[in-house]
Amino acid sequence: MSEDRRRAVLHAIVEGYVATSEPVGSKALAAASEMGVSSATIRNDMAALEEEGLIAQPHTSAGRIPTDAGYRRFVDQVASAAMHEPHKRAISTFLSDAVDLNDVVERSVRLLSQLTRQVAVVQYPSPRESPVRRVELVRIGADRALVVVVSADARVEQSTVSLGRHVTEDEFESAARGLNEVAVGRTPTELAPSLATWLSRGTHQEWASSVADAVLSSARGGTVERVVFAGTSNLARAASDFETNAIGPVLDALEEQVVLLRLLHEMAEEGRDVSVRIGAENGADAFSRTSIVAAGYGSQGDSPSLLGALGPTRMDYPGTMAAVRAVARYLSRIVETE
Amino acid sequence: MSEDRRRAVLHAIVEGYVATSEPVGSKALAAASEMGVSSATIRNDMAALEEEGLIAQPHTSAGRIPTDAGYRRFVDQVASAAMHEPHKRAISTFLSDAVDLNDVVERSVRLLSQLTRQVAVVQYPSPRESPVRRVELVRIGADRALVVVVSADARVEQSTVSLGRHVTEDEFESAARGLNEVAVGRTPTELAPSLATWLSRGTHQEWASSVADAVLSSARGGTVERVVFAGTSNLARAASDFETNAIGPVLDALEEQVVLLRLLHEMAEEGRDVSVRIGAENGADAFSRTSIVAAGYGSQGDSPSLLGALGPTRMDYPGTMAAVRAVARYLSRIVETE
DNA sequence: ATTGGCACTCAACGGTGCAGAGTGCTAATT
DNA sequence: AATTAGCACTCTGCACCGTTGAGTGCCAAT
Repeated sequence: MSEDRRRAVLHAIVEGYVATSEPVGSKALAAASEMGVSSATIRNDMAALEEEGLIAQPHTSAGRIPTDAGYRRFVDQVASAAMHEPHKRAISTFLSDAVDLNDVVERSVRLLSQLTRQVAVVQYPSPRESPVRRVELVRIGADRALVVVVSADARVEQSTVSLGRHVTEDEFESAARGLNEVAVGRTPTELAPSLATWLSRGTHQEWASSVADAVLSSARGGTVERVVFAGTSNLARAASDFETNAIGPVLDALEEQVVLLRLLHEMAEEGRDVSVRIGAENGADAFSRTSIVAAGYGSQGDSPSLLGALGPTRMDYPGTMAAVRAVARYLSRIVETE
Repeated sequence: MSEDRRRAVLHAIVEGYVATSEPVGSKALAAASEMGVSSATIRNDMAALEEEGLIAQPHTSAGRIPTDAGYRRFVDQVASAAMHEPHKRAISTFLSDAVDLNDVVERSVRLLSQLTRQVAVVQYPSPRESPVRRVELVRIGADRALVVVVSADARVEQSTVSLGRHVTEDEFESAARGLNEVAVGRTPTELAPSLATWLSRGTHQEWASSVADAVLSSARGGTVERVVFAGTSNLARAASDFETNAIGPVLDALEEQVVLLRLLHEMAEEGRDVSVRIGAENGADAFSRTSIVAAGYGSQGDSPSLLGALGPTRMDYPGTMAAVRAVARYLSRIVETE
């Protein structure tokens, strides 16, 4: 039965369809590919593959195109390609020129979108457990305050709190001094009990406790999880793949971020080197015709941040996987030595 | 000759085409609109308008559509519509719930994209001349430092500088103390000379001068000008207006930001309440089929920040102008009282 | 200045008829 | 048992074609 040839046929169909975006037929496949069998044999194999649900034909008397399941099988069987050497060098130099965490993320997402010719997404690195370097309190308006926390790993987080009642200048100043004494040099986990004791002793009002909360959550890295993306125009380029202009919902979902974040979290839990979600696999309606290739970066410990590429299911999986892996690897290196 | 009727015909053509996205013909126009003249008369007027270059026909024996110049004439002659009362209330409540400058901008851009059903862009408010509240220096790595400047108007700016050579802990600490003494309480314009004298006296090395530069530019509000945008899916919805999928370049230009920023600057200089750029008027190739409706907000003095809506030239100008003006007005109020 | 009338143009639409690619099936071959 | 050649069949895509109808420009009449 030649299980091997069937696999080769599937791969050829995927590659052909990705390259030309047209259904591939048995005759063309027999001629082009070097597997020394006739088109009739290939037809038989195709019938079997269709039976398995791996390929389908858009209409009778057309060639076959891969189904989501077909892409999945293909991805599971193919190792991600190697990066070209010049590409590797480009990544390394391009990223190491960054001056700033924001800059690193920005550059990464652009780079990835260019390498993959897809929409690239990069999640901001999850902050590490890093001691507080300084706490700054600034009044704004009559009853609000700005809380700025600088961490030793060069992170600056800010938030505003409402004081609730009028606070005198003296109270405010003394709270700022006290907070610095208590917080500086402590990591977020050490910080919680220290703040509690600071609140309990002394004559602090309820406003002090909301300020303390703000300090703690800022030290932890803020509550907001963000992703940035680039290369949305690549979606437009591939718009012909989405039949009736389904690109609108995709753009919406990207802007919303919430669906995307959920997906990235799910993929992070798979814990593989590079994980791939194909079409309907990722559950969200908006992304039901797109695939996502993602990899974790940063602390290879508990909770890595993610980055990835998103495009039509008809994408160059090996190439995209290689690019995603490469960028993730370089980004890890930078984030960790920072 | 009835100049008035010609104007009415132009307006009817613009409104009809915007509503239906189909060329409007003389007969339909004579029937629908209440101007009590026959189609032949309208045909004569149309011929005159075409002579003036205000309308055109996609092909012989089709109705007329407005040219860029036609839209321009229309916009110049029509006052922007009034906002619906419920809309006004929605704007006010939606924006006043914001907790943070970032939040305000974020909310504004979403709101504007929903109101206009176009792509909305909001430029970050240009910082006001506000005294420095605190300067923070943090070392990162062996020879780099993070500079954080907190201004009295609740702005936090950060940047990193490379020190160039190894700096001892003592030198670093003393520089930090010195900088705070010199900078705190001074506005950016006062700051420049103070920093200069600080550098000249004492035994400061060349690294101190790059740190001082960083402090100054941070106090001025950072060098980066940013715009955020939302509602890109509205572009996709209107994709039928762009003949051969010209939405890709538009998305690219939005991400690049630089072209958009240049346009916004130019529009700011016109200094009108609400300014409109139509199609080819805005020079950039990518935007040659789109119009931009923009208004300034914030300090009505020297350099206002801008916000606006971007969409196909075939857009509802009065409605868009009304929405842009309304959001700009509310946003001004919030930014100024902050 | 306006209008009715008329000839003309041209996109859009539906029908019709190939050409070609691709398939499934069966019978022959190895 | 697997492979292949051959054949009938089914579609889509394309070109061609006449018809329809909306819309125009122009001219003479009001």
